[in-house]
Amino acid sequence: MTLPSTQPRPCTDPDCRGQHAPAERVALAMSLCDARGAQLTTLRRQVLELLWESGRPTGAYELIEALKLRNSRPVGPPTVYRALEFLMSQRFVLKIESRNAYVPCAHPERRHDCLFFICSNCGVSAESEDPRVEQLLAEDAAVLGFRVTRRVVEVEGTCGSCIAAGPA
Amino acid sequence: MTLPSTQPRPCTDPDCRGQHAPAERVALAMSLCDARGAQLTTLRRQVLELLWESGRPTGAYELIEALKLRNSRPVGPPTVYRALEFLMSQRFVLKIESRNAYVPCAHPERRHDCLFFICSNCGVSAESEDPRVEQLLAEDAAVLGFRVTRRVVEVEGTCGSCIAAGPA
DNA sequence: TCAATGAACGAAACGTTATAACATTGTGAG
DNA sequence: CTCACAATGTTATAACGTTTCGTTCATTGA
Repeated sequence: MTLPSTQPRPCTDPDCRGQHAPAERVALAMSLCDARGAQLTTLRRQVLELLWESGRPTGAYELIEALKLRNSRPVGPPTVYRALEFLMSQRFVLKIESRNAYVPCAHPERRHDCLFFICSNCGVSAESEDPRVEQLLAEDAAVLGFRVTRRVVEVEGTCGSCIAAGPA
Repeated sequence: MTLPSTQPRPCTDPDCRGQHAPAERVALAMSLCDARGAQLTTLRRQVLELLWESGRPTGAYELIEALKLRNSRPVGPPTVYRALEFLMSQRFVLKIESRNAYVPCAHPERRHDCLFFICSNCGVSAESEDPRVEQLLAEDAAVLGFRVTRRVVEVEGTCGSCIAAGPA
């Protein structure tokens, strides 16, 4: 599981949310692309950086705005959607379907199914995983004779910080 | 749990998908509205009927088209979205987030959390539920200090019929 | 009876999210 | 060099959803 020490060290702790700098995240993506023969181009890297810097699910058109600021030359929707498509195909980025927004994946080095806890109040999402949920969904699918290709599990509510902060 | 016998009898079998006629479904919604003091107006009823007749997740603009055919007088997007909002507030209809489409709920009389199995090939969705999944998600949320208001669980793949039909 | 009220609907315009279709650029292999 | 292919640029449009304001219509209470 451990990568050579010359490469950025991926976090193997499922609870490490937010403890790594964006640059470190991008470096990991870069090394994974090398290993996979995929190209993390400037644009794709910028989109991934922006997602890590954002800290919350970010829409495609927000990314377009951010890229305009960063690049002077504006990019169109298809360009950003293509970058997102690439990043999702490499599992560096996931889409929050209930928000039409995109988040970077904390553990691209490890194939897994994510679940998301999304705070309606502050907008932050927490990536998590639970193999037991996957197991149950697999069982339920088997009962139906259903072959699974993708899972969307999104839990909406109020995060701990917002509960603590707000009196409501 | 059982409603008076003068009212349409809801199906208590979680596996009863597709065994009841749209009219029967709508009648149940009507009686629930009576009991709740809510109004199932003509428009709202038509939207619910169309969703039951459709047999698969249906987009708002498809509903607009269908209503145009049925009514001669066309309805605008806000009208349909308002009807959908009402139907969702009464738990007669649920949204499939990964499709931006809407499905009627098979068991509006019983408060529950649904999960959906959606076939990428034929587009049909199957409503299901699994209290064990709910339990696990509740546990995971509790660990994070997260207060849950809503759950989205959508499993995409290939349904049994399509696996049997197609050689691929 | 007849305003006053409030819920539901109609209609025009607009905002947001995503893709189609086609042109251009850039880069490595032979 | 140039072919081939991957990536990006450009324009337009499709698909999904909301804002705003006006109208209808049933209820209700002086």
